[in-house]
Amino acid sequence: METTTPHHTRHDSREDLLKAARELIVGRSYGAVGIAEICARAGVRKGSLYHFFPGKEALTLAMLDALYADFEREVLIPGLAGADGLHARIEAFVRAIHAFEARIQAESGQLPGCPFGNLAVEMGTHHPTLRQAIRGHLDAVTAHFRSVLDEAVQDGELPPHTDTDALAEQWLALMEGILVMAKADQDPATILRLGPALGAVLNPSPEARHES
Amino acid sequence: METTTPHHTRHDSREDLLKAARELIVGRSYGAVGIAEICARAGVRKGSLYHFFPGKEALTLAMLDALYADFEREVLIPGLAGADGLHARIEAFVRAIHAFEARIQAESGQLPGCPFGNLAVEMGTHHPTLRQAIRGHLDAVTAHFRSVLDEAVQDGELPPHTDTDALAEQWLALMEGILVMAKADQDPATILRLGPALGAVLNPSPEARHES
DNA sequence: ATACTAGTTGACCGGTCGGTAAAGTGCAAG
DNA sequence: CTTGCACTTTACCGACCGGTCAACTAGTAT
Repeated sequence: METTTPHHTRHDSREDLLKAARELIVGRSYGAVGIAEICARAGVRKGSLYHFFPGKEALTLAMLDALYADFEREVLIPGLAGADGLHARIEAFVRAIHAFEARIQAESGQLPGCPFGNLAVEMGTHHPTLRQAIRGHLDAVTAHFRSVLDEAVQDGELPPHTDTDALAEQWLALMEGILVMAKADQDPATILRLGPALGAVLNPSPEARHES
Repeated sequence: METTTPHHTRHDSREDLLKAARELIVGRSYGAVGIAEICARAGVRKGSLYHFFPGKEALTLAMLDALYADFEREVLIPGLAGADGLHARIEAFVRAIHAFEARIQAESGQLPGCPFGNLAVEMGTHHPTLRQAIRGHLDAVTAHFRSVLDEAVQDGELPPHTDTDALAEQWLALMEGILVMAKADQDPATILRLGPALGAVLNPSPEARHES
């Protein structure tokens, strides 16, 4: 054995920091949370944070990676793979998102919206590194949407020449917007009320012919 | 004459502060802009700011009011009243939003997204006063959307029993989401690419009959 | 035993945060 | 001329920001 588990069963400050950063930043925002507060919640001194991470940005980046991994495993995959039929899958996915938001609101008192969208909005204009990392996570979500849509095309639920790329992107945009509205309302019911619009964007447009 | 223009033609620090706050906060975020920077851009000393406004939050609130008034006058009304026909109006509105975002990006180097949605996302969970003010502005936008949809119902472009309230809300959510994505991309082309989805949500759903 | 190293600790840094207080300025009404 | 008021100016406040540092602790390998 080359490295027999760094020390033994470690108390793992690194993970505690990631967890604290997730809870605080997702529940509030990047700018509204200081590293002192993160350290306090993690039960770790500030110097230790800088042993594991070069700074606040890097900690946030790592937090987002872990958050996406959890989100994919706990919400995206089970929410989308659940039912048969495209519209049933949409319904299940909306309910999964609703449950996710409602649970966090119950735990922390705050409806967070989409953590990735939130950070993209807050940091998008003046923090390119974070912006591009978030862009990558959003692309990963889009890819999941597209594969669901591709399956629907193969099953004949959607026309053969459907632009699933475009539809997946529209789904993501709509989902982000729904979560912005839910956050502005601080009410998870908004997600259920607007969720069905995800199905509407799939409908064939009768303006195939347009005389201009 | 009771009050012959407070002093004479005033240099108007108040308006300079509102303008500076708008440019900076819209271009970055609430948390990333300090009052010192706002004062510097406005060419006003900090004490004067606190003569006109009780604090940063009140300044931001007043800035948002003025911003909404301008947005309604310059984008919302001309963008929605322009053309005949619902789909033409959608197209015109999307182009108006695109022009708005592209102009700000050209001026400041930053694509801001929706200033109201941005603030709702950033402050929604921990700043109820701002959140509710923003919620009011978003409702005002929804009302404009709904009146356009109501006209379309009257003109027979939409079925008589269309739930224009729900559709207007879906439009706003989608528009917010489109602007989140455009901000994540920092690319106004995203607005044009996703804009047509606004028309898609209007399409009649062929699942009017569902056997379950 | 010794040397090495991953991890921890607490004191400390300059800078900036939002906000305050008091003195001063200049116009206008009495 | 004087008082009052709207507004400006400057100096200042304590708190907090993200980040640094050197000393320390404790397991590990030799």
